[in-house]
Amino acid sequence: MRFAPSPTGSLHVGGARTALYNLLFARHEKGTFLLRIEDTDVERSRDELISQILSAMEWLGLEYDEGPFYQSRRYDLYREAADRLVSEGKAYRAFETSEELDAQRKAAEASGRAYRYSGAGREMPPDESDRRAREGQRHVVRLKMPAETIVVDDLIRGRVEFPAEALDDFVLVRSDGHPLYHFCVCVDDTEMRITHVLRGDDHLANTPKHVALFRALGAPIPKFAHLGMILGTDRKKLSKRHGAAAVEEWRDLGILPEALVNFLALLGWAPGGDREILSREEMEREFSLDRVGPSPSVFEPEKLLWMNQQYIARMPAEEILNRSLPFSPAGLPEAEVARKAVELHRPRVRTTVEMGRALSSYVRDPAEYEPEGFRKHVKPDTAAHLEDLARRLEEVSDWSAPSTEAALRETAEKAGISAGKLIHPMRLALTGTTVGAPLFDVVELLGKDTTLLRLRRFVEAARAAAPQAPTS
RNA sequence: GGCCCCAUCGUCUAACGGUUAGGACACGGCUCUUUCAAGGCCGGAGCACGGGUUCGAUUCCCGUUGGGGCCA
Repeated sequence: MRFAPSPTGSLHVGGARTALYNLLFARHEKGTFLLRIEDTDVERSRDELISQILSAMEWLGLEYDEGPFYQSRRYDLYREAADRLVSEGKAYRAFETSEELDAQRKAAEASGRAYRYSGAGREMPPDESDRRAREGQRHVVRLKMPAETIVVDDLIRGRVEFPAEALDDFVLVRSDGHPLYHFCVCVDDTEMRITHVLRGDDHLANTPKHVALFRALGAPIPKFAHLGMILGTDRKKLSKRHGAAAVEEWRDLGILPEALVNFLALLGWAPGGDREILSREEMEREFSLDRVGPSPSVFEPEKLLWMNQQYIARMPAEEILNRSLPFSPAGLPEAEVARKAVELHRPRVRTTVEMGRALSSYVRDPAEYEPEGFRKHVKPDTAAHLEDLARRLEEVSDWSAPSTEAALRETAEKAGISAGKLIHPMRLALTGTTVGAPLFDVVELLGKDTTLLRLRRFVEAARAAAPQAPTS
């Protein structure tokens, strides 16, 4: 098996799924999986994209047994193969200029026929062809397509037929000597002894070309399996326009590689039963093309987020901490607090970005108070009540969730107000928001000093916002 | 334009001629609760359409429609 991306963009989720399925199939069948970089398109290929693709694959845990191989370093191989096909009469040189071809195309259009290359070069006697080549006349090399229907037995779609009329003698080597995509693919697949080509649906229509090429090369024809495309929520082929289409974007959004892999595995493949969360080992053990569907599927970020949350829910605290560290701008609180904070926030975050932010809040005071919540929960007498509360909390010696809660409820009762009148503004004081983990758990983790500090800072802010409210 | 592929809840999917069409995400409700989640329970939601084949079609065949891809 092989995964063969072109470094003309970063690895996107469609490519990642293709790579994953290749890997799963290879592992299941005890085969070999290799990586080949198809960088023959010199205008569009970029080196930094190659390293991005490699690191994205590594991040996802898509390890390959061989490679990466680079097509740009294999030109000799393609040149030899092209020469051989020409000398065997399976391909031929074509000397038409692009002006001549344009004219032919226009004429075909004008007469309302579909354009096909005339195949004029086919009939040229070999010695004339050789002579003109020796004289340095510009020419391309074209494959002699057979005049028969080409049948592809796709492992996912079954039998697909391509009538000969739809295929003309396509170009293998450009007039500047540059070998073209389909040609390199087949030469490499042959040389690398690929037995199963598992790739996106967008290549199905290219497959008859490949079959013809394999035959011309005298090579065994691999088995083909074409996956349905991955679509955006607008049902168009997934691309940058759809927001996060690249693997690294999901990484930066705080998605775990395990979750993304799991999600992609299920985009087209259905293991038996109602299982949704599968380990790599289970996937490798159970993957089968029989259970891969032919239809395209829409990439639904909501479900990926849910799956990520499932992985966060199951992961050891220590591990979550490690994964969230890059997203915690203020660093981590001390170990014991950090571990407890993970447990506290685990059920209410969906990404490691959110976890990182939550962890940061134990280290860094809130930069601002959510304005709407401030308006809602800060009344003229709030500052005074919170000040009473701070004084009362000062006296708490065994700082814990229950003891601080008792202190708060006592303060509220004395003041003749409901506990909520203190709880809500206090959450705002400590976290800057009106929603989040249970208040007294936060209080306990924050510790006495930080709690009182943030509370008093908030009292000042509340006073500043309502200076006209005198309270006794 | 030519050729090719695809079609079950909004989305991912199960079903391999006979099922009250199952599960998951999302959505709604209830529960828990100081807030928000998570969890538990409940609910609404689908076989694109038209012809065949068959005792019987979501399932097989053909067409229509819709979507997608490749080539130019």
